[in-house]
Order: sequence, then C-alpha cells, then structure tokens
Amino acid sequence: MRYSQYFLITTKETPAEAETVSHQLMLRAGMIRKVATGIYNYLPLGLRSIRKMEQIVREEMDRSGAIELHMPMVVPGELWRESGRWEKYGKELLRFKDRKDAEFCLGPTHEEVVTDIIRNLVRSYRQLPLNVYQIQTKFRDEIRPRFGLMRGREFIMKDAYSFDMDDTGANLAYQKMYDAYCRIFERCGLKFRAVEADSGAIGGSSSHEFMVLAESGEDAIVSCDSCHYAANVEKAELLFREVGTPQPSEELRKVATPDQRTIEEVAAFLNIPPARLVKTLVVRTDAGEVLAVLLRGDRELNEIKLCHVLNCNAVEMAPEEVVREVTGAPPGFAGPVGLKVKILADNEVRGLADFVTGANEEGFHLMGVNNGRDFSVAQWGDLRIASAGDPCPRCEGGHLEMWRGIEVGHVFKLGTKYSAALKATVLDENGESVTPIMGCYGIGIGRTVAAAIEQNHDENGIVWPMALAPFQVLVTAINPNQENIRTAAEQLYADLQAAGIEVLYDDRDERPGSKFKDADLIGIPLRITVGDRGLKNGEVELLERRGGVKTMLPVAGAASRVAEMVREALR
RNA sequence: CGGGGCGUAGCGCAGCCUGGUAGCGCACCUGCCUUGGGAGCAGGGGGUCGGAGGUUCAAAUCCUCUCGCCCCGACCA
Repeated sequence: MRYSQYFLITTKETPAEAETVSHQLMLRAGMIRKVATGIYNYLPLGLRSIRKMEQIVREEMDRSGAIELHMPMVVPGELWRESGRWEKYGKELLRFKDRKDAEFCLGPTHEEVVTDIIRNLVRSYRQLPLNVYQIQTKFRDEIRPRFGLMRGREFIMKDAYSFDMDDTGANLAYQKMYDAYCRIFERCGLKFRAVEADSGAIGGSSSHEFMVLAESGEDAIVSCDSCHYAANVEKAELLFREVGTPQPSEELRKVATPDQRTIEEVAAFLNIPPARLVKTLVVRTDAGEVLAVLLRGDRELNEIKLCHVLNCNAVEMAPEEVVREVTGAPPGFAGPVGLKVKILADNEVRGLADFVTGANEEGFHLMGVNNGRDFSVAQWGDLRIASAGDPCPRCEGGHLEMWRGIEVGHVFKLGTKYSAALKATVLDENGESVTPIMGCYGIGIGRTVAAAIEQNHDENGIVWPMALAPFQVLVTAINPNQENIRTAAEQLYADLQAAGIEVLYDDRDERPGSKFKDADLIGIPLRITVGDRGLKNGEVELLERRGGVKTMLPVAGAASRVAEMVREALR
C-alpha cells in the first residue's frame, strides 16, 4: 500500500476524549474514530489489525474443530422471553419494536439464537458433539462505556457454543476451547493468564477468564506465588482456618465517638488499627430482604459471594432510611449488638475478640464486643474480597499476589440452562430424549487489539506484535522526489510485496521528520529507510520498532532478508 | 442513576467573570523554499460559538430549558 494513496490520518495532539494509552494511540494513529458514546468507526488502519485478530481466532477455532456460522444481530424478543432473560437482562439489552409492533433486541450474546438453531436442526446424538462459532458485532447498552474499544457498547466478539450429550463430552469441549484460547493469545504475543471466574449473568457452573496483564486493567486478579492457582478477585476463595473460639477479656462498654463514621475515622479517633474494628454493613437483596453483614474493619465485602450465600441475584447497600429503621441510628454507627435483622458474618470474624463496632446510636461505638456473648450470628461464610498476602486456597504455604488485568476472553460451562429453557432435545442411542449440555466461549476482538496496545507501546507510539500489526513492514523513502531514492524504494516495495509481505510504502512528499514520527506512532514492527546515507554504500537501514535496533542491509538482499524476519516473527 | 466538568474551525485551546463586528497553534489550500526525527517565508479558505427560548439597542459572553460528551461514583457505615 502506498501511503500517499492510503486513507490514514494521524494527529499530533491527543484528543481530549481519551484517557487510556490504547484509546489515545488508536485515535492518534487514525485507527478508530468515535461516532457516539461507546460506538466507533474502524478506519482502514484499525480495521487491518481487527481483521488480523479475527483471522487468528478463526484459524485456531477451526483447528479446534469449531465450525463458523453467522447469526443475526437483531433478535426476536420472543426467544429471549423463552429463556427468561427478556426480564432478567436489564437495560443493557437494547430493545425496540419493528413496524408491526413486534419486540426485538440487539443481541448482546447469542445463547438463545444458537439454541434455537440446534433444537430445530439437530435430532440425533449422531449429530453431536457440535461447536459452532461466529465473529459478529454485538451491542450492549453499557452503563458507562469507556476507554475506546476496551468497553464499547457496540463491539466485535467471537462467540462459540458447544453442544454435547454428556458431561464428559462437555468437559472435553471446554478443555478444547481453553487450549485454543491459550494458543490464540500466545499467537498475539500477549502476556496473559487464565483465571477462575464467576460465571455471572450468563449462568452455568464453572468458567475461566483470560486476562491480559496490564496496569490499566479494569479487573483485579489474584495468583498464588507457589502453585498454579489464579482467580478473579470476585471469585477467589478464602480458606477458613479454625483458630478456636477466642475468649473475651474485656467488658462491653459504650464510648462516645461524635461524628466518627467511617472505619478510618473511628480507628484514628480511638487510636486502634482498623483490623480491631468489625464493620456492620446493612444490605438489601433484590428480593427486598434486609440483613446485616459483619466484616473485619479493614476488609471489603464481596457482593458476589454474598449473593451466592443468600441465593439471590443482587445485593445493594441499604439506603439511609432503611439503615435508620434497622439500627436506630444514621449510617456510620451500625453494630451487631441488639440489631433486629438477621446477621451474617465473614469467617474471619470468628477469630476476633474484644473488637469495636457501632452502638446503633448516633455518636457512639461499642468496645470490648464479643461474638456469642454480646450477639449471635445466624450464618457464617466466606464473604470478603481477597487481598494480597492471603493464604492460597489450593496449596500449603502459598500466598496470593494481586494483579490487574483486561478480560479478553471467557469460557463457560453452561450446563443445560439454555437447552432446557428452550426445550432443545436430541435422541440418544436408546431413543431417549436428552437435553444437550452446553458451553459458551467468547473473545473480545477489539478489546484484545486494544489490550495488545496497552501492553506494547512506548512514549512514541504503538509497538505492534507482528501478528496484530496492520502492516508488517514500512518502507520510508527519505525523499521520493530524488530519482535514485525513489527507484530503490519502489523496487524494495515491489520485492517485499512479491514476497507476500504486507508493506506500507511511505512515498509521501513530506519531510523525513514527519514520516518518522508517524512511523513510530503507527508502530509497524519493521521499518526500512531508503536515503542517500545508505544508498551511497548500496545499503538501506532496517529499524526494529521494538528495541530500536538499527541494521544496515545491502539493497540487493534486503527484501528477502526482511521477509524472512517477518516469517520468523510469526512462527 | 448520583456528583463534577466540558461543548467556540478537522484537532488542541483562548475569549465569557466585566455584553459591543470571533481569535491562536496545529491541520488544510496556493506559491517559493526545503528533504535523515513533526522546517521556513508569503498568501488563503473554513465557525448559524451544541440546540431552543428569554433579557438587551446589542449575546460566544447574562438568565431559563434542553441535547451531547468526558471523568468519578454507584462497595462500606
């Protein structure tokens, strides 16, 4: 591609709308342009990287035995009613009506549609196992889209769905996808980890998330420093180690703590560490039940774990009037002693004695509080968020480290949630109806490309891994108006193309400085500079974007040498 | 949804407080010049100042409403 003929507009200044590096660089490099919140144009350069990603995914999915198809983006509401998700999915599901007033939605995921296909077309166990996938534009009306392609409302996703006759088959399908995902992200040149995850709104029994490690990641993950355990913090289990019931040594007493509401304030006021406090959170479930949760003062509630314990879909912090009603005090002074509602407590609280809690009275806290003597807990459980240094739940002696990551892929075992809801059945070898067991597997295409930039950039721009680079080689003619330079550059361009290399040829009548700045910004892995300096010795200069290594190559063998380097990088 | 901020040329911004014929840098166009890290000179085009209403002789500027965008929060008692 000749740069002068291409549609590539870069900017020197960083657009004000962008916060994260990948977003800024994708805008500046002319890869994307915003149309509306969370909705983007893919400009030619950006589309090339997107297509690269899609192709890698396609190849690895095909290799794993999955079969590509394509489902509609516009989905009848009726199918979503059948699964029950029309009511459950919430505002992320963009709904609308057609001219006949029939309900539709933009598909945020396609379990319903794919299950509909299977129940209509698959009759016999002989047709299974089956794993079908598509690469498609999805729409989720996110609460807060941000970071460019990282969290858009409209985005490109690869979604795959497996159908098996039994658990053994389903587990095998899951493992195949897990392996395929590892190959995909390895081919992209990304540093990533597969972590245990909560299966969330999609449902199902177990799942792994594929996390690209990056400081700017929206997710926190933990991993063990001595074994292979890794999990999303939402999921990370914590061991309960029986420490025996601690003996109270203090009397219960009330202390004035005027205007001291937060853990930090109370701890500072009483001059004790936050870990000596027990916080009492008044929560309300989506079913309307109000209860209290106790946690050590320096810990945080894991709402997902709490939901699992309570068997509900969501919990929220109770609004102030509810807190007042339940505790008799404004927020900031809640405590378990004398509380009217059911009390749940994190396992860790079992080992505490003589702690501090709110007094359920404005301006007062209690000291010397003890479980059993002063109040009783209805239910114990693992309710808190893991933190760095917690013991590993899987091995002896290991401790958890914390990372930040970007979720680029997710694999789920779904069980029969959708196949049962949509009454998909096939006949087994005995002629019995069996509900197939499903799995679903997603990869965020645009998000992976953005994550690759988060992980591969420097102060001058993007440093593409070869596999995702929009072009593999950039040929820069220092001065295309100069006969010998143009001739040599054109020849190199032709030779590289003939060798099957994706090459961008900067033939613009611009000053070298601008061309070099653009080159760094768009981050093509290999840059060949053709100018007088080298040509007088019959050479051109090769610059590797990553590492900045410069090598002089003889003009004659340059194309084949560079072509070989590209192939080497893709191996 | 709550809080904060911003909408002025394609991009980045000033002007607004204190109303008086809309500016700067980059980009773009023409010409000259220049060609190894975003050159220089000269000339030029481009804006219903997000939208609607109001106040005023006069509104980018003041008032009201509205739309859009960005950030934070929606997890702590």
